[in-house]
Amino acid sequence: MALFTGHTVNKVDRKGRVSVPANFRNELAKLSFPCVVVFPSPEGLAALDGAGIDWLENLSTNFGSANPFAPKLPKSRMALFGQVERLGFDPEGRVILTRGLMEHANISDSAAFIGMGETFQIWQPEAGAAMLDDAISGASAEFEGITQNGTPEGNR
Amino acid sequence: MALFTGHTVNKVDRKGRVSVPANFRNELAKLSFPCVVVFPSPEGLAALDGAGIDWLENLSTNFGSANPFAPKLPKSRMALFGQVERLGFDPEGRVILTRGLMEHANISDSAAFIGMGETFQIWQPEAGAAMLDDAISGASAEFEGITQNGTPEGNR
DNA sequence: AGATTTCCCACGATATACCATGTTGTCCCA
DNA sequence: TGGGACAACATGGTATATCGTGGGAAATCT
Repeated sequence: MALFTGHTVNKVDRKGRVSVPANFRNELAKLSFPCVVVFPSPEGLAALDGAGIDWLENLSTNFGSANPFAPKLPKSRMALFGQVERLGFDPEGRVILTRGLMEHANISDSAAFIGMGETFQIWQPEAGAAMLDDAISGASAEFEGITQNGTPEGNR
Repeated sequence: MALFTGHTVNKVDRKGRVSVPANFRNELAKLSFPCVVVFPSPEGLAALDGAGIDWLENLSTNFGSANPFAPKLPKSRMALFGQVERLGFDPEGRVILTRGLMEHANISDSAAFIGMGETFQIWQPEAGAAMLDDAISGASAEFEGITQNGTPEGNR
């Protein structure tokens, strides 16, 4: 499974080209086809969600399209798949963000890639940094009452 | 499962390279991929938390499916994975701490590795020693009425 | 043809690999 | 049981490959 971690800011040139961070690219290279799946954040954020092709295929099967008369979440299906862009790499490991994607995230001359585990997000750098800060301060509240293993205990 | 124990201080050179203590490295070598997972302490301490790749993968699956319409704990997800760095070893068993990580823990020319069981922490040496002292004196209180012991110390 | 996209090359910055060395701990053997 | 040979570890410097970036040429579409 691909795991995206870390936080990187790369430039977007006049042609809309962005270098996908090397560690992300290495993860994507493991998959069945080398490309990036990008789409506007379904959470309504001014950000883009990204993942590998396997993630999209997996998601597609989970939508359960087997029975056409009992489609699951038809609107969600359209909303998601209708906006998904599959971007191929150029020989240098860059992708070209479409105009629509860039506008959605207010990206002009640089973009921040933020790892989210199985997926990642692409932000206008300042907005992304602000969101990350907010996430860090808000994470502990979200965690309350959950505590799975893996989180080191250090007391007071 | 990897078990990290003991307390070691190693130097950080001008490039940010640090030797991971040999006993930690041996633990990490058992895992599915040889690397160190490092991120700022989620508890707000001026320290870094470290673990092996298996720990991260396990955590990722615990976050549940990455359904973009019903994300579980989106903030925690971002706070964690956005700050996690996966550091690879050089042939001598060192890793390179990123500038951000070093700043978070006030590390400049040396770093203390402290075993925490399934994970470990990386501290600026004096701060780490102080924290360890505090932990030792506070641990007995923490243990009261809970369990019997069973952790021998052996290192160096 | 004009416009757009893809590929190819160039270059600085940086990370990674390659050596070289002092030091420490471990093991073996007399 | 002391000492010595040897292996493992920590650490520093240098060379090489990779990454991010920009510009321009070739291929493609309409």
